[in-house]
Amino acid sequence: MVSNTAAKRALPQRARKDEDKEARRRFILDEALKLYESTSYGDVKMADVAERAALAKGTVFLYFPTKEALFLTLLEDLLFAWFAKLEGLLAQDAGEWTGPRMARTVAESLEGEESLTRLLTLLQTVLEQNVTVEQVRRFKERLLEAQLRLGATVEARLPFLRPGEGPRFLVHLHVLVTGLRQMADVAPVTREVLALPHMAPLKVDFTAELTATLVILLRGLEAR
Amino acid sequence: MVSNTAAKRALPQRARKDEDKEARRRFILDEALKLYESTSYGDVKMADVAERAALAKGTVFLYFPTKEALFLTLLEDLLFAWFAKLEGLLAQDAGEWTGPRMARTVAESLEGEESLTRLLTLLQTVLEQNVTVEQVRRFKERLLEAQLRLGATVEARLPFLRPGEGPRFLVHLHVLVTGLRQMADVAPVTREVLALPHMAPLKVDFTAELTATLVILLRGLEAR
Amino acid sequence: MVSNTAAKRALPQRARKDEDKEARRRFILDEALKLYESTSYGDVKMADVAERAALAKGTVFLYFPTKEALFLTLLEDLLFAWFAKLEGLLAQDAGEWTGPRMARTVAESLEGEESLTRLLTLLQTVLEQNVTVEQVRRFKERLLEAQLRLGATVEARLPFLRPGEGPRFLVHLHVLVTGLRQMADVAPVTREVLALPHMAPLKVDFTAELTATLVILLRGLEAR
Amino acid sequence: MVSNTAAKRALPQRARKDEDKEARRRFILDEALKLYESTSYGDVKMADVAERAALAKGTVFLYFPTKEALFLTLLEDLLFAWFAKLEGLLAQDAGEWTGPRMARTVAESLEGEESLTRLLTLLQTVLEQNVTVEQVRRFKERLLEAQLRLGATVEARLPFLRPGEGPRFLVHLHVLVTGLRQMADVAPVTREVLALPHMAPLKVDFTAELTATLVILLRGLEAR
DNA sequence: AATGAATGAGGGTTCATTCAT
DNA sequence: CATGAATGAACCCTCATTCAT
Repeated sequence: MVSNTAAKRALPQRARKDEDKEARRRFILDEALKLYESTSYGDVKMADVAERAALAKGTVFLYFPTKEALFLTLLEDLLFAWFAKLEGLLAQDAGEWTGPRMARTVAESLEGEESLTRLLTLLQTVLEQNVTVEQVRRFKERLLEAQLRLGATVEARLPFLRPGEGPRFLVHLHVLVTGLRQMADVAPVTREVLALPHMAPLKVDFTAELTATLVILLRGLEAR
Repeated sequence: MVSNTAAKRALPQRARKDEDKEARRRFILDEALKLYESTSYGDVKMADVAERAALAKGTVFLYFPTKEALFLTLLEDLLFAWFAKLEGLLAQDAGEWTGPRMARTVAESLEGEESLTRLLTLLQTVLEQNVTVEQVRRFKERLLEAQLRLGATVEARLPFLRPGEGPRFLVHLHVLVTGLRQMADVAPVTREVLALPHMAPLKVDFTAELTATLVILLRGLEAR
Repeated sequence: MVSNTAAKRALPQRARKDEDKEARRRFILDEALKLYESTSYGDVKMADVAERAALAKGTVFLYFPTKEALFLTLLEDLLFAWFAKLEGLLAQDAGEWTGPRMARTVAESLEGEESLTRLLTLLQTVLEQNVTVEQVRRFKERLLEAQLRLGATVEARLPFLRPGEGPRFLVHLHVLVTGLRQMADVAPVTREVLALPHMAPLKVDFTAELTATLVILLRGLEAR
Repeated sequence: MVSNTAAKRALPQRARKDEDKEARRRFILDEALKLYESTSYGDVKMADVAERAALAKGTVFLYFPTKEALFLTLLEDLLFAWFAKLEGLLAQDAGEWTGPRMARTVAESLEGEESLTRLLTLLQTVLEQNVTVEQVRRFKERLLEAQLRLGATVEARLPFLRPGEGPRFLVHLHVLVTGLRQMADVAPVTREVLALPHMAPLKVDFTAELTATLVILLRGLEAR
């Protein structure tokens, strides 16, 4: 989660201390998230974010050099928060797990994370476009590390996985999430068309489909 | 393939016969495709398409009511052409196939189809946005039918598939293609970052990864 | 009225005889009028007129060189038809009239002539813009003549009018009609505003206001 | 008058104080007016206004949300300035006036106010189209109030007017101005036609005709 | 650090009219 | 005469970002 009680405390008009600056930064992210939840990336205007954060337009740019940078940071926050959450779920039971249980755990951990998965969809297409190498590098660096750590945990829970297949599984997961989220979020016109009874086979339910696919995938890894 | 020798024959200044109109239509699509191949959707301007097709700006709109309609049609053409191609590949050997062979065949049939896979990525996000219900409906109708037919062929080749798993497999394929294409096409900044040696695990090769994942997926289906 | 039973008879596909051409011409005008009645000048497209007349777009331009020419002709037809109607009304009773009676007769003769009065509003602003000198000349020539004739009749009915004041009265009438029609046809937003109770003084009822003003005007002429 | 010496003072690059913003606003209006004086509404592009005001295109939209809003404001300024001017003229001699004197005073006060009268012509047709209810409401509110106040003054000067006929007279004036301005501003082609000697009766001189009509109108009110 | 005024590039689409067929 | 495909000019407004204050 991005939100943070510190951010809710009244901030001084000018954030002089690093601590205040960090709080303001997080507050901006929170407001951006709220906006994003109810619309699309394109519909969230930087001016709206500023207004909701009770700041001037220019001030937002003191904290985030570009709109993409802001949302990449937001994605980062949400993503690593989710990593931690999943880590927690996997830590609860250090015993041996089955593929289906892992599939379910992972898929369900993504329920309610619509903002995260929607942002993931924009990652290479939009968010990494207008951003500094430094930010991308830091992001990828953290991603790599998380992938290794979390991958290791997954491997520990699923003994049939060979070394390196834990991280690999997470890549597959990323692919599936990106693809499924896009298929699940259809345009209004499309929704109308898919409402026709015989169109049912083209409808996609994000969590159900993700679970099912992960189950098969893990079974495929176990089978070998 | 969209391109078509008929389109290359000199067209009369005014396409009055249906045949000529169809040729011009395809010609416009061809030119749009060429433009799209070397840039992005956003960078292709309708004015450019018109210019390349040696037509006035307004003329393009005589054939396609909106930019999205044009590109959705293009995607449609490429997609169903690829369906036919795959159908052909699967027809060559009516015997029994293995999962890995199917995976390879499918993944390789998508090599060189970068425009198709990139457009697939825009399907719900962009192309189905500014388009009539009718066009979407016709598209989905055709898609449904192709999915069933091609799915049946896949089922026929892979005896371990249960009824309905052929079409299902194609949905998974769609998801994977969408997800992988997006991960494989990285922004310039990102390319730079991923060029660092230790970043290798984050790099994704479209065909290789697609093949590998399909292999696992099919093994998972067979294992049951 | 523009409409004409001859126009309703089925026309041959090609109008070769002058008679047929004239019928087709009137038919086009009729259809344009129907369209104009339910929308605004800007919203009537030449393509719509052609379609309603079951003709090709280009064909309409064989009969009217420009959109303005078409509507100027339409206005002409409606205007001179109304002149005739008014002439008729004034002819019914060749005795002496009062100002108020004249005012009422004139104003009421314009009820239901909304298309005419609305077009009158466009006369110099729009219709006389993209039209040949010849058409304008013919129009003004006819107008002049009608003004003199009808003006004479008015003078005959209202003995208190001095020579030349009949035509003059018609000019005033033209001015009032143009001004009032514009004030009476308010934009949707304005309608909303004028719906407020205290805004009543700003609301204008075309016929009522026209009658009242003409009464005063004629009294002013009589008073002298 | 819109122009204002304050606007001529050099403005800081950024108008931060309300006073400066108001000055810039007026400056934009002034430049729009100059443009409008030498062409037509349709020929004045927002881009031109910006250029003449030495501002970026977008900046103009910071001050006026739409082109219509800008010109409605311009009309408002001109109109209420004229109201004040007329009020002044009527105040100079608090004695008793005659109808003809009032007619002349009013008509002459409109000489040189061509922009005002031309804009008045566009009021309901164009200006009130793409504008918020709020702006229209404020405009009508002011109009109502001015009509009442100025109407009262008129009534005071012309004792033969009954209560309420002052404001009423102003409505008539509005109607006449709108109608006459339109008849007086003829298209080039029309001017050519009306130049023919025998066409003289169709020519309209704005001020002369307005005076004459007002004289008659007032005489009509007095006569009763 | 904060503000918010200023910037300015960017682009699909309509439709009266023309003209090849 | 009729057709209808082709033309192409014309244009307001948004909004991320900058920078004077």
